[in-house]
Amino acid sequence: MLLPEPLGELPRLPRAFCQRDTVTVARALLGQCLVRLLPDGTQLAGRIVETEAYLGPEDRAAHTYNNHRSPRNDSMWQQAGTAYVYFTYGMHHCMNVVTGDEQTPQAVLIRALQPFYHLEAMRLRRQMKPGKTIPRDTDLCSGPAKLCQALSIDRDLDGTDLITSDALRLEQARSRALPASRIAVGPRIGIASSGDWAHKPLRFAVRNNPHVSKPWVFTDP
DNA sequence: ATGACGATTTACT
DNA sequence: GTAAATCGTCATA
Repeated sequence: MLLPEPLGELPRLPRAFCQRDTVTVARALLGQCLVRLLPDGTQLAGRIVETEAYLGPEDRAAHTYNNHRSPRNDSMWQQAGTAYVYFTYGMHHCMNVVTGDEQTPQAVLIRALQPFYHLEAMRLRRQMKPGKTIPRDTDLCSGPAKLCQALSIDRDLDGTDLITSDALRLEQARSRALPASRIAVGPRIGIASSGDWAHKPLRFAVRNNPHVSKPWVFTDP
């Protein structure tokens, strides 16, 4: 079960956790905690319930396809455990965990969280446009840009070391790793123009979790 | 200098 | 389901 974790008592994830191959990390991140410490001392946290693997130069859907490197995605070449935060569609931020060996630009996109700490603080940040409808709990962090808005994650945090920093960090869930039978697998979202890579089973989520970003398309029966 | 394009979200028909 | 919002980034000139 995905029970809320008490805040401030969890150990950090070790760097070796992120140094494994990207698909392994994408699966293992399910259930782990993402914690954000704001400059004013506010803490926000959620458990990761949905991820996608982006496999670097070979992966047509990845920002690092064909070794494309630019100021925007340079943090993808940092050591495993670094945050890659990018800006897109003129208004949204999305966050990744850099994985694998240094010099291999691969990462895991965090697509959804089950928020468990300071829901109301998150709701405020998700509601800033006047007249906007109040998000339900399951809409607070149910998408890669939604969770960044809820946790105030933007380009300033690009390149943050998620293993050692306080502002944005990964903490280890108390519960044991999810068995494969509890992980749903499917094709990635929003990359329809990426040829064969659009169909590969590189999206992972906690099975039946209501905080997931979009209805599930199973590759597993 | 200019133009096309998003690893999305939201509101509306 | 479809469409608008909205602008940093990058390729081309």
